[in-house]
Amino acid sequence: MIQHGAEGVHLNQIAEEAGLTSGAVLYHYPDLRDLLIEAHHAGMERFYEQRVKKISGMADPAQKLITTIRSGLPESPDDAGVRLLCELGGAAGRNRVYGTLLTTLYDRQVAMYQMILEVGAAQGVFKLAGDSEQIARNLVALEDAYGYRIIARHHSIGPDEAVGLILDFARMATGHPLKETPAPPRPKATRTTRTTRPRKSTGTADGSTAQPQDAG
Amino acid sequence: MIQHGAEGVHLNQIAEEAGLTSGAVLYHYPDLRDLLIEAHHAGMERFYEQRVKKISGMADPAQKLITTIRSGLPESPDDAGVRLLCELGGAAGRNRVYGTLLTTLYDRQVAMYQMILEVGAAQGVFKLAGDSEQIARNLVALEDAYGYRIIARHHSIGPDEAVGLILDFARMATGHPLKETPAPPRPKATRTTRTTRPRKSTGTADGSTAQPQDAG
DNA sequence: TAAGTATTTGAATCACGATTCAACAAATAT
DNA sequence: ATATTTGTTGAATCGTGATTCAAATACTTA
Repeated sequence: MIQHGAEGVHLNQIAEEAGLTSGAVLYHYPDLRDLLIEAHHAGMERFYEQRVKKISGMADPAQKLITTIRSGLPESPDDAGVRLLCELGGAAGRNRVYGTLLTTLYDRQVAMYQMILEVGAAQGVFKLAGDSEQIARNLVALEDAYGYRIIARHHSIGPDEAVGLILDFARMATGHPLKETPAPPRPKATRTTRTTRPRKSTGTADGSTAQPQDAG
Repeated sequence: MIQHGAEGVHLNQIAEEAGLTSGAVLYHYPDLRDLLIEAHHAGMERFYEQRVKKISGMADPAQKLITTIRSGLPESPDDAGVRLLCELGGAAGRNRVYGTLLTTLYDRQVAMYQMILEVGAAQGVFKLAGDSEQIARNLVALEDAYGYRIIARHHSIGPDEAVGLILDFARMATGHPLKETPAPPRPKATRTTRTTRPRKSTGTADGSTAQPQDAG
């Protein structure tokens, strides 16, 4: 799906990816759509669980907030998880199931932020400039949107810039300075959790990505 | 594209939509992708121009801001223009041209907001709580994200709720009360520009929409 | 080990959509 | 009015990918 879009998935490719033949895939999923929905469901679950886990040990609400913001953004334009979510976004308008899936994820993320905000406010760390739900919704919205920008390879908005922009809002909303990089010791401006990252971005002449048969 | 996704477009449907046969379409666009790119380009241009035009006559920056926020959101989950933009969002990760197109639109919208903010600040109407570019970027980001939520038919976020949420942020950022519905008189909650709308939503067993072969 | 069940394969079939193209029609130039 | 170009059609062709299924293989249980 990442390679060819929600409507461009080909059974044979799925089979190959799974190390099987098309027949075997069909044996388990006579209707391909069920497979895709399950896959999406699982992917979203994983995405959400990862975020929760990342802040599970933390005590400081500010640190939690910062970490959560970062964990909602793609690590690079090639981040598979977020790529998939973006794909889903477009399809959600056409497909009710995808729409519901995405809506549910959104709501859960809002709840997650809301919890952080409320706890922070209760502890006196945050001075919320409005309803916690309103702030939480806007935080998730910002994450989403900058995810799209990063995936689309905006020249001046990468993961770090996006974090910065969202933090600008978060500061207004919580009245907390929210200093970045609180705990993990990092000598220079080196990024932490990041995979290989291609240095030259294998683009083709017509501007499409490496994968053949794109724009269609 | 709205019906079948960026990768699901079929030549014959395009032809039919245009009142032609496939051959005639191919005569003008031997490569379908060129047609799609041009179409997207034109659509985005139209979208942007409409927004600019809507505020062209206005004097009050606050009113401009409110109007612009509303004009960036879909009027309903069926809003064709925004549906298309959402579609593009997913494809942008795969296709550089779409990515660039979308990035350009984003930047132009940011500039548009920035202008409104700066003028408002210069006139003493707004007290900006930060860099105008930062605020503008977040405003566009929020628009984008709520556009997706509306398209995905979030049960509690419609156009009005989205405007409300974005305005909450805008108030923090401008220090202006930004009272809603300043000029246009609207009697009830009736939406304006809407096409036929199917009454029963011919959904299939799996929950996908009328169009066959959805989930890809 | 044997019988039974679950899974996988590979080849055959089927359906659909893109592509090609000769003939036709419309518009424009001479 | 005729010639030329521009645009359109409809049918024929071609290729791809989904679907089917009998046979082969792997796994389970008694």
